Amino acid sequence: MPTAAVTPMSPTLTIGQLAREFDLTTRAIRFYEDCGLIMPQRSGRNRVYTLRDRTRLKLTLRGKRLGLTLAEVKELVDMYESPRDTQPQLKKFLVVLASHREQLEQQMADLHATLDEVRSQEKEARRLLAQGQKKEQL
Amino acid sequence: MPTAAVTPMSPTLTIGQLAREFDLTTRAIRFYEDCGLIMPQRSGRNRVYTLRDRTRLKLTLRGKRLGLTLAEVKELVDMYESPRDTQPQLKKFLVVLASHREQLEQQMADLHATLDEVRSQEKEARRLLAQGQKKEQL
DNA sequence: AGTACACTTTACGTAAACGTCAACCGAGCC
DNA sequence: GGCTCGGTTGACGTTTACGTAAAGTGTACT
Repeated sequence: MPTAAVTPMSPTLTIGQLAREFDLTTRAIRFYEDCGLIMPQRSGRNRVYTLRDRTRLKLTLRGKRLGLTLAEVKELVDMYESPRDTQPQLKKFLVVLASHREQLEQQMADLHATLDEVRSQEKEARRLLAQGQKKEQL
Repeated sequence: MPTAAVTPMSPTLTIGQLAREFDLTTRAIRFYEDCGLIMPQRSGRNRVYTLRDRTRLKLTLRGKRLGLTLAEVKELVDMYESPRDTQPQLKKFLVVLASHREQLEQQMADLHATLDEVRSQEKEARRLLAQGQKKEQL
């Protein structure tokens, strides 16, 4: 184990700890770093992750589950952390947010449609199953 | 143009029509066929798509928007059209449906979380924008 | 000193989902 | 006959998101 900073002060994490927590390989985490999604500090050669890094990783995984590419995730996460202290920046921010929300709402519609279908199929299957088991009893 | 069956009876489609309708390339549609997602009939060498094929294509695209791989989509679509006339088949069907639903519900949670965040960011940005514009008037 | 981990970099490999030619065929039009 | 338009089959190229060694470093145990 590398020199774990014994100070429990600001909780920092190793790459292995992160990997176990999120059920990833260390390779994946390093790859996210290559993509600019996380930029951990170093203790010598070793990576040191803060809670903020952990949050970005969590956001990354959530984005992935929603079908975003890593590049898209980066764009979003970066934007959330970008400066918004001038009027043009704010306006652009709002534009990007709106288009992002549009996509999410489309996805929400897809999701509802799919879930409805799955549920109705489950209902029908359960009905058939029960009916079949009644017959078996005869 | 290939010999368009003049019978408007059962509406059939060419690959180009499908491509325009869904804003895909014909290459993509043929690729979906390679993956076993659509299996159009032929008129000579030419592909002929029915409304059922069109439905499968629509389902495919919906699955893609939800972040599924084509293999996963195929598994699902095939299952929906598979025979379910025996008890074991019904039971397996229910198991697969349940796990599918679980994944969808996870995604629904992700989606809600993301949408909430987007909306609150929009609200905040609009607030800042309005505030800034007030200042400008002075 | 030896061994066992955990971490490091470099680099080649791979599966998925097409894009992008190339070369060809058949139908309709002038 | 020649041209264009849509369709056909290869076959190789590309991007994304890692997997998988290979070879080395540093710390800790025995």
